[in-house]
Amino acid sequence: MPYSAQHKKETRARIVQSAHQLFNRKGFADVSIDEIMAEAGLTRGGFYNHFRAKEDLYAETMSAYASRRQDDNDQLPECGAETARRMVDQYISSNHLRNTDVHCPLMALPSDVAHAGPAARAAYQRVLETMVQFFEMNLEAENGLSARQKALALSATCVGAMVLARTVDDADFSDEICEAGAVFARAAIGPD
Amino acid sequence: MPYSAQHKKETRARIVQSAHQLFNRKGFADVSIDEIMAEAGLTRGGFYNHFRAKEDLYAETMSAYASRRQDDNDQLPECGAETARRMVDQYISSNHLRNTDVHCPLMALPSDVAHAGPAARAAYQRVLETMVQFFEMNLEAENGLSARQKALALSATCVGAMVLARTVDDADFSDEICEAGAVFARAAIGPD
DNA sequence: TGTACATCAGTGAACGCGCGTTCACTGATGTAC
DNA sequence: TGTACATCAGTGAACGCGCGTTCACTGATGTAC
Repeated sequence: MPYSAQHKKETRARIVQSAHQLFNRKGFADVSIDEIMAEAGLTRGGFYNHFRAKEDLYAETMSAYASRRQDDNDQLPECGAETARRMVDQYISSNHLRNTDVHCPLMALPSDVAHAGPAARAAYQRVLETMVQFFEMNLEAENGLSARQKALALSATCVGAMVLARTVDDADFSDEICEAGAVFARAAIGPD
Repeated sequence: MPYSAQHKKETRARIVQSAHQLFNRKGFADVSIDEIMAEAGLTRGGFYNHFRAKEDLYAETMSAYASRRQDDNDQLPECGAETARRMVDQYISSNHLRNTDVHCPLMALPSDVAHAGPAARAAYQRVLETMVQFFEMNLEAENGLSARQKALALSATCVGAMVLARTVDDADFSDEICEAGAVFARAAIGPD
């Protein structure tokens, strides 16, 4: 039994990580399997020892991200409004905006996912649900909006602000969008 | 001088419209020039009588949308909060969600645009600026948020809600996102 | 401990398809007379 | 009004490239003895 199962698992993880970064940077269609494998220190052919097709890898990157997010979430205690505000500040930030490699797929890949297969779509939904749950458990109902509704809308604001900021060329305009989105979302979360 | 200039202009417009619909439906990479031309009732080769390259057409569809939007906007009087709320209701709606052909490019194509050339990006920004201006002139500063900041954040909420609703498979979840986004945005606009 | 062997992760050449683009052409249309 | 002509929008075959996928192979590694 040559090469441990561990070895294969690690290689696979390296491919997934490389793919995640490249898809974020250039989108699904503009990344070749050659590139992904090269970034992982491997060559073309080996890809099919790990995945059945490019599309499968795509779903896998999304799904890996979803699981990581879910785990982070499970470890966090419910802390209320301050925690929700911290999330907003992290999500809508120049730091998140400029660090393409760790972009949340909700903002990085929406139009790709919209045209991808069911597995990728399901994983995307899982990421979103995790985000919504996070907000929901740290918020309270108010003004005819349930905690869940606020959580959904705040998720939309976070993702929308980042999608717009990323797509726009002008850096000042990007920053203005982030700033406005963050101030607005913090205000909507309200006091503790 | 065979064929009037008018004839050529109309054909060109038909290609742009066909492209707009197809890009919305399937994204930039998944639409072929054959498809676009067929949808416009033409054949492959003629494409290059009108555009230098596929990417140019992409920028053109975005730019055409931007101009249309700008014109609509210029004709509207400033009417205050009620007008802003009407905009929200139109933008974040199942109607807009399900009618792919008329999707606003801000929500339909963000990840494509992010990887496209400068012309497409500039046009995308123009569409966004038009939307922001529309909100801004119908809103007032409040709670430490300038009218412009509110306008930017509301645009983010609108686009974010639609991006998420569109990407998610589950129709109930989609509707829930739209509903929450709309209620939230209307509340943020405040009373007249 | 050392050696022969079996496994299978990884290699890289080759295949084949799809699609953007080119190009020689055709034929519909407006103009000149 | 009718006819010959010139233009150029539109046609469709062909080209060529890139990339996803396949496949015969190689060689690193763990196991058996």
